[in-house]
Amino acid sequence: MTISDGSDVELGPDGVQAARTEWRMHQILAAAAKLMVRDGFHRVSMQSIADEAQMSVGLIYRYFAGKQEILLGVIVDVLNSFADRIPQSMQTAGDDPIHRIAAGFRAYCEIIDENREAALLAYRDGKTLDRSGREQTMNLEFKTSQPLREAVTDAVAQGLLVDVDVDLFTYNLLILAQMWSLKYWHFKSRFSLDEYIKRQSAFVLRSSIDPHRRRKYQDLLTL
Amino acid sequence: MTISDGSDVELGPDGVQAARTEWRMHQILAAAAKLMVRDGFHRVSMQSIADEAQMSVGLIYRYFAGKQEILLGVIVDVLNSFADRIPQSMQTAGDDPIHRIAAGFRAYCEIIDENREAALLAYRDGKTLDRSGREQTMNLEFKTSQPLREAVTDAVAQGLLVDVDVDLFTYNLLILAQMWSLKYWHFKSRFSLDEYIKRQSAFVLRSSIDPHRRRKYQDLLTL
Amino acid sequence: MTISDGSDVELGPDGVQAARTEWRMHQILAAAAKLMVRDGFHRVSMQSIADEAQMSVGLIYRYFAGKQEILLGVIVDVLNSFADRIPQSMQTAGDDPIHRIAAGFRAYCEIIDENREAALLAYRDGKTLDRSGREQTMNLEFKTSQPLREAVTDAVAQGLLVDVDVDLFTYNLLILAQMWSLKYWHFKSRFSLDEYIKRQSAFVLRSSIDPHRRRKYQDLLTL
Amino acid sequence: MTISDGSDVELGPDGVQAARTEWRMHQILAAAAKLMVRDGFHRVSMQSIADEAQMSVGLIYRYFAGKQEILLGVIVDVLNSFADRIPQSMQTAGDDPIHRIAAGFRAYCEIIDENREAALLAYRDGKTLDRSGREQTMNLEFKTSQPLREAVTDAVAQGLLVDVDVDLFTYNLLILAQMWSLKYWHFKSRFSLDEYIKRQSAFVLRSSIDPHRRRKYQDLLTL
DNA sequence: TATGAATGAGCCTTCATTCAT
DNA sequence: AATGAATGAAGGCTCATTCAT
Repeated sequence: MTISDGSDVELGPDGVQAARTEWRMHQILAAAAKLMVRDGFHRVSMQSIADEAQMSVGLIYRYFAGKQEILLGVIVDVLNSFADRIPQSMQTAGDDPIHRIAAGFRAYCEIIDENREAALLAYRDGKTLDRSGREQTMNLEFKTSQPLREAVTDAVAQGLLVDVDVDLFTYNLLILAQMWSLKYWHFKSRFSLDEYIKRQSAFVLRSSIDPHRRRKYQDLLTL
Repeated sequence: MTISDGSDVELGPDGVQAARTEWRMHQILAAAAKLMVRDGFHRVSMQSIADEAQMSVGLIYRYFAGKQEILLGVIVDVLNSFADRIPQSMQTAGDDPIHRIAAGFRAYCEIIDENREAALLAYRDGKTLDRSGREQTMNLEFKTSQPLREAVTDAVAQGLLVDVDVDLFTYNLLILAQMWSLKYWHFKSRFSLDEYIKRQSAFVLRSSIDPHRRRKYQDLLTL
Repeated sequence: MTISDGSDVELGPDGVQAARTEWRMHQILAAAAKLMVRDGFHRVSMQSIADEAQMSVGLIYRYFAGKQEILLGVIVDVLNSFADRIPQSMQTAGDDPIHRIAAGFRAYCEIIDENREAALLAYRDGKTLDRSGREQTMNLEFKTSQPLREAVTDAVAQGLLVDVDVDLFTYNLLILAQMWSLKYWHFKSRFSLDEYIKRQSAFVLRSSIDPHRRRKYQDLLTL
Repeated sequence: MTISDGSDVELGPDGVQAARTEWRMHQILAAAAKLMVRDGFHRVSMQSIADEAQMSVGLIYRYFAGKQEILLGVIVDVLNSFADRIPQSMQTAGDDPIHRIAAGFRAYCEIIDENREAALLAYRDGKTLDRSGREQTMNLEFKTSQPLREAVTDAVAQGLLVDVDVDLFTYNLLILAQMWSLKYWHFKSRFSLDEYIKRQSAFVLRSSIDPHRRRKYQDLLTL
């Protein structure tokens, strides 16, 4: 479910097969994501996924054990794109934990904005997954939040954030990012994505930043 | 959709009928809520609702036009209990806007805790509703948040909260309350409901309260 | 299923009851006829009949054993109105068999025109009846045609019609009358009822009337 | 809706598929016709059609959009067999319009006799079709009658039939043919099909044929 | 007599899944 | 590897009929 890294330019017979498998799975997941996101898991039929992916129903079953597994794949794909891109964005923010937090939050919001409806899928249809699927999802979600959590931990350790429960603070960041998709219908006419990010960053940081460092992060704290 | 208070009022024939109707609708919604919350809207069959409600399928259709209408009923019921109880709680908090906000937030969290899974239903299966149902839900949701929104408005007007967008601040309150149900599986082992409320209240208020009034609300701002 | 003849002005307790029964049955049949004729037997629910008849479903079952029995009643009612009115019309036509036939045919067409759709019901939903109902219907239908059949018999006996099979000729008369309802959608824009009757009478009579008597019935044979 | 002639033509893959489709549709329509004709449209369940056709319910829906469409298919099939065979029969009758009319009428009666009950279906359950189905049926019915109508037109033009409304005369022919199925229960013990045809042909033609040509068509006019 | 709440069998339809080709 | 025909269980919903009041 990860995209080929391009290293296998010289493909043996197995490599060819692996590449095709990968491509097929990508086709299926892309089709399923599009449809499920638009119509909801239960309203999407295997046939419609097959049509969208331009293959036959039967073939889908060569790559996924069933409809649920496809849902899992779609959700995992979205979560993976968080897991991939957030660390990247945070890296470019440098070493300062507060700046890292702000960058992570921004990246989170931006990815959500790009996958606004796909992001909803995980929440909306998560219950449809079986136990194992739900666990996998939860783990990935946790992994996704790890970089942010670490930055928060650092910030606390360096005394930049005070009176903060790391875990709760992290989840607050995540939920406020997700709110952009959850309440998009309401906010879209009031804020641009950028305004939203700015305001919410300020909201979160002002609540817990060490008063003595406020000046240093002035630009993050004011609108 | 409120239950008869059981007092033996002398009921006319119409009253008896109305009471039965009310009772039947309650039975159906209670059964449906229980099952849908546990299994998700699409996994619950009309037959299973009928079984749970101890009546026949046919009878359900005397009270609800279809399965969707039942979902709407369940969601509306939850939202109504917000609309009923939050103003009550805020009233007992007195006139101070900050105290009113804190009381409203607490009430919100408590009701969510009581209807933890039912609350999820509104988010999870809201998309299943048709346009009219979605509008009804959204309106109720807005109405629910009105008292909080007004208190925030007052607080801003009185200079108690600064640099705040009323609408966004209100939604932040709501989403942080809802997070208790959304991430309950994660938080339950870390916080009691009361701790959660305390911490989140402090988190929210600290971010925007006028620095000069911090002392006055000391008890709300520290853990 | 026949209407009270008014003789029981002084009603004993039984008479009162009989009158009510009659009235109720009339209400039900009238309602059912209206609806079944409009929508077809299977599309009409007992509830809708009850609504139309302004009584409860339960009450209908006091007067009819079931839905089928109502259909039978409706059909029988229509057939009875043929059986009642055709002899009347033929009587006023005097003694001449040809004139009686023409009068009977006219009456038949006119009644059908008045009950255009009800007439269809017998044909359309006749198959729905059980064996006993079908027999009853067929017998009544036969009885309906008796006066015409007798007039045809007379006409043949008097040499007015030649080379005619009485039974077939009679049925030809009936079917050509019924055709007014069967193909009404086609004919309505081409003929008035009166034109239709005139043309079809001429058509039928010309085919079999004794050439020597043609002059006598000139007005019936030309358009 | 025509059956493959069984010749082992080399079929491309598309041909095989088309043949199967044709065969399946035939199976379904044959089963449906049999059952609907016997029990009436509304008493036949999709399951019973599937059983009779020896396939699963689901498969039926690959070939027909719903139950109504099957009814339409059955009716259309019957009407098509009229549209196919009547012109054939009339062609073999030569150029004389009167002979063509007689041949067309005979063919009509014979096809009705072969599909006696299926023919009833069109009349009995026609109302069940939706607007589009009814229009399609009516158009086909009209098309079916076109050859007869043209022959009648010719006969009138050539002065063979006099004082005749072409349209009405044509419908009279049709209804008298259909009467064979409508009143079969009555006629079967009185006439053979052939007798019926002879008598009705004579009946119809005698009514309108030009007296000067009677001798020429003597064999058609006498029994 | 009259009501209409209640029942539950049965209907049409959909769709995930399988399997012969 | 790939197809899509075929299956059949399950679902939402209707409605004739019954029965307690």
